[in-house]
Amino acid sequence: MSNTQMLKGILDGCLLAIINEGEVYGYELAEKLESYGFQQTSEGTIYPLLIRMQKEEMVTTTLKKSTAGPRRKYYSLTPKGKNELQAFIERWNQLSHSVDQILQKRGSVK
Amino acid sequence: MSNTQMLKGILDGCLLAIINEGEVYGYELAEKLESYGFQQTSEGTIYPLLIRMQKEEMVTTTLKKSTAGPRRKYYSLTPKGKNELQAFIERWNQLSHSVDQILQKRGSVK
DNA sequence: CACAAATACCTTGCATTACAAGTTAGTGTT
DNA sequence: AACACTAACTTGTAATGCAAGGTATTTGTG
Repeated sequence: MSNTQMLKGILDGCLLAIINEGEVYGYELAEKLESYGFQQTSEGTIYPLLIRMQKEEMVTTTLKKSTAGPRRKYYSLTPKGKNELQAFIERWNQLSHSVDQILQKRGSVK
Repeated sequence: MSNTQMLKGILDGCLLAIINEGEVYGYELAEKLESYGFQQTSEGTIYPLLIRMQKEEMVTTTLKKSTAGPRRKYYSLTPKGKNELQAFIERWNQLSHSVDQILQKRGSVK
């Protein structure tokens, strides 16, 4: 029951949400996630996820030169990605409501 | 990005929380979860999880006769289980806060 | 009694996915 | 050249939810 397991199926939705705010590149996403309070979100997690989402046509990419380092691959949401984001938000709201309801009963475990 | 993935690492904490309310048996847990809004929580998910939690000394069990059907295996939290529940609650609060923060920016996807 | 139906528990095998650890590559600094 | 930083990617592993199937016990119906 580690922390990492709790991210399953949640991280992709969060990536979609961040990309929806505006073009970002993978490396930047890792930093943004951390700023949002996600602990150890490694690149080994994010890059495969982005590649998968591209295959599923949730996102498109464009390469742009970087001021320092190799070219950055910027991601944008496709219409399909926006639908998926909307669906994720609904699923998340439902799940978090259910969990909160279960936990709420006792604020502390005593 | 199915619904089932989102339960990973969350379901066990929810089971601990429900057991903490009072003795329950496995079959009953499946029904309670459903009443809390969890969709398809099958026994194939719950029983292995309970067995694992028993091995990890989070819960203890006692067998009692049923009015109809085979004996029920009732579960109770151990002190270790209560600690784990508390830890789960903290992790959940942190995670759900982070996700809400990311999603909050735009109530709709536009 | 034979049979069905409901209750209750358990097992097997599979698919998904987060992540550590390592690799490749470009740019700038010492 | 050597190093540091940025940036993307790959490989292999571990955790775990779940469908599908199986077993056992009790009650009710014909």
